[in-house]
Amino acid sequence: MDDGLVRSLSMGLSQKGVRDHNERLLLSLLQRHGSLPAPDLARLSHLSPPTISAILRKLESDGLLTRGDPLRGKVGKPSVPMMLDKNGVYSIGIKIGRRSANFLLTDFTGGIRLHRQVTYTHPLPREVFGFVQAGLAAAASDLSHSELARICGIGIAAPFDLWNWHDLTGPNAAEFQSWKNIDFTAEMARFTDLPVFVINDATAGCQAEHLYGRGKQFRDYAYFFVGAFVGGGIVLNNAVYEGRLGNAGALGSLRSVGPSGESRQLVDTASIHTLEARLRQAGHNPITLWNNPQSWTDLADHVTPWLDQTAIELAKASLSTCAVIDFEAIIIDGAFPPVIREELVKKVRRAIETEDTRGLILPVIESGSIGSDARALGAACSPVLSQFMLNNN
Amino acid sequence: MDDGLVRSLSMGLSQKGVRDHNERLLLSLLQRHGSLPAPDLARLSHLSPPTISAILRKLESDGLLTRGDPLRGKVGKPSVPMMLDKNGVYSIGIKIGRRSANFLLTDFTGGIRLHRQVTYTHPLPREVFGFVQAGLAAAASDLSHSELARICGIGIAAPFDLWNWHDLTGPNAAEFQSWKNIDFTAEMARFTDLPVFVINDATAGCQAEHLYGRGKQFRDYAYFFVGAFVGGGIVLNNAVYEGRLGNAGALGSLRSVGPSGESRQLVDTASIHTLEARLRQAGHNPITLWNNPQSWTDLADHVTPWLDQTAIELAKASLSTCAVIDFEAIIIDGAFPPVIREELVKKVRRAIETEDTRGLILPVIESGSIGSDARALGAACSPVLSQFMLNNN
DNA sequence: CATAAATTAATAAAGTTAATTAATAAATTG
DNA sequence: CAATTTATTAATTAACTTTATTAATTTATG
Repeated sequence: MDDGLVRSLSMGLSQKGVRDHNERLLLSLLQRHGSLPAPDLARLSHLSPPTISAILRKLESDGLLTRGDPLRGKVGKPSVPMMLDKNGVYSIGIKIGRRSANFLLTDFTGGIRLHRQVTYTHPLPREVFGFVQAGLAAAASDLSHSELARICGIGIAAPFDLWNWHDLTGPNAAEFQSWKNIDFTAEMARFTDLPVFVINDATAGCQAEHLYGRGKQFRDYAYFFVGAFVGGGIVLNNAVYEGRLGNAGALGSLRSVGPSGESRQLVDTASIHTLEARLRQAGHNPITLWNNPQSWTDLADHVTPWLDQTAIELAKASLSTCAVIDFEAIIIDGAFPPVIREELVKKVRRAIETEDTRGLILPVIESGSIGSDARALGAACSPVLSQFMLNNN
Repeated sequence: MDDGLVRSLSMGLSQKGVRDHNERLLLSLLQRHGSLPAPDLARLSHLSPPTISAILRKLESDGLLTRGDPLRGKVGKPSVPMMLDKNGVYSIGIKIGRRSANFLLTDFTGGIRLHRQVTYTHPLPREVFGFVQAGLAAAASDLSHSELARICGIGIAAPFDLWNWHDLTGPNAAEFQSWKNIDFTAEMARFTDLPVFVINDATAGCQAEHLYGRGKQFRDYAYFFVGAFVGGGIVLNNAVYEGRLGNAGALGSLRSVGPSGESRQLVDTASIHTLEARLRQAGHNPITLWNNPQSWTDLADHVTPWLDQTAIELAKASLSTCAVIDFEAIIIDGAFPPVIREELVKKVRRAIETEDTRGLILPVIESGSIGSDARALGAACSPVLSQFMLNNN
């Protein structure tokens, strides 16, 4: 591809830019549709068959595409479906969370080739970067030399204020606070030359859902990820919108109302940490939530009321987002078992019917399909998107 | 320009599309900066001087641009600033509101060439379209034949649910309700061949502020227009974002909390109609608000508490929007005198400091600069944008 | 004060890229 | 075998870039 300069619409176009655009367009269409023959690509892109033919040949020779088996049964010459070459591009996705960090090596179709995880009570910079470095070493020994060269970058998903919202005291408190002054990109540059992309964790989850999950179905939607702290992402015009400073979809900061009418934020009323608090109060150890999916059903007595509250808050929050953007859908995912997710979605659907919806176009409420891995997987998308795909924003 | 097909990024590009894009880019840059010499255009667009030269000559011969006086005083050959030709394109903007309708004929630089208004207690389709038709006749007699041919379309700004929120009873109630089934575009086609664009009224206001007011300064912002009912608009990437169904920025539907803790919407707590209610209760005739700007200061006893309440609600609403999109700014305008607007903005700035802003990047609060005319003026922008400008969404 | 030098702007000519259209070949089905 | 669809090649066209030239100034110098 090219130097990536001609990406914004507020720039002049020339031939080189045109070809780059069209290559990205075809790759994006194939990413989205999975597999398409040339004539379909021509129709979808409004480009002529010879142009498609030429671009496909080029991308194939670059190792980005493979041709499938000719499709017979229809009249005429059989068409050859083209698809992304799984091994055409690799990417690394890292999630740094409040309870665990993940390291992913993904292929061009979003398949996970390597997965490493570490859990902790709180993340400390030295440990986390050590974990990352070990992951890179593992990836290096896992791939051949030529495969290694196809790693296109590293995406890092993290909350924007990792150092906030943590009642940490004691010897590690100071080191924990040092996150505040850490520049991820600079830190990574100390042991890798790969380009590094930093993205909000929930926005990364949204990106994964958008490329590999239910998100494809919708043009515009808001995505809630219920983790230790709830967060969100935004999709506009079939593309994740990160915002000017990457803080779009900070849905955890949506206003909420506390039990006695005081002003709160969604993060206080619809996060897993509030369930943790409920459990601690009842004498249970909340860590089982993160280690044992079964525990969610075992603890139904505590989980159900938490789900009820969370659903009401998410319903209100969903409508708030729809007043800003007329979203077609709301997608809800989280760091909980799929059964819990489905239950939550059902409760949100019910809760939304009791709200005042004058002047709004109601969104459909859908569940996400990826779960906890979404954030690291989405992080791995950033380098791929920036180098090979069209990003409509 | 061309058929307008190649507008979306999700379409293939070819040469014709490139030239169209670059022409629109230069027109947009000139719209935004007012007047620029060719070398500046080359720098901003990253196109080469010869390309700029060729495009400028073409646009000038089309009557869309004029060259200003050569700029001397610097070393070297003096540069010739280029600017939009005021008389290159005309457009018609119509606002249909709950208290009045406006008809505007604008030139290419947003100047108002003709302005007609009608006021009413409630809009009825027959009367409104009669008013529009009379406006078109007036425009036709005001312009020469060649000028007439330069009218590029009609924009209509209206609330999306004109028929809602109106406690109308009596003989006209049925006719008023008929708005619900009226298709503006079809209705207009009965007496004009010009292309018709329908846009939400507050979003239109936002568009006007964006092109001709303070909006230029910001990349992303939310715009509140406090009219009989409060509404809003959204700007992303330097372009008004109308949304999939044109209902983005439905800020009047943001959740608000009533005096006794019950759930309300912003439209109930921060609109001029709530001030009207206050005045009626105090025995005043609220119609003076719409006819006499002076009345706002005369009625300060009622206006001030309303401003206080409205400011608190707008502050909360502003933060809600910033949780969805990390807006750089909030712009506030309305159908009130400039003094009132400035006072409101100050109060909002103060109110925002008392809110919980964890996880948010605080926007600056600015006042709009156009006032009541914003909606009709913004409506007139739609045809112009669609035919001559770049629209980054 | 006149002239030369330097700078900036605008345009022209030539060359390059990547699209389109038209023509042709290839592979199937019915 | 005829019709149809797919894929490719060849020729043409559009629109850009680069390089070079001319024009209009301001600044410096004798």
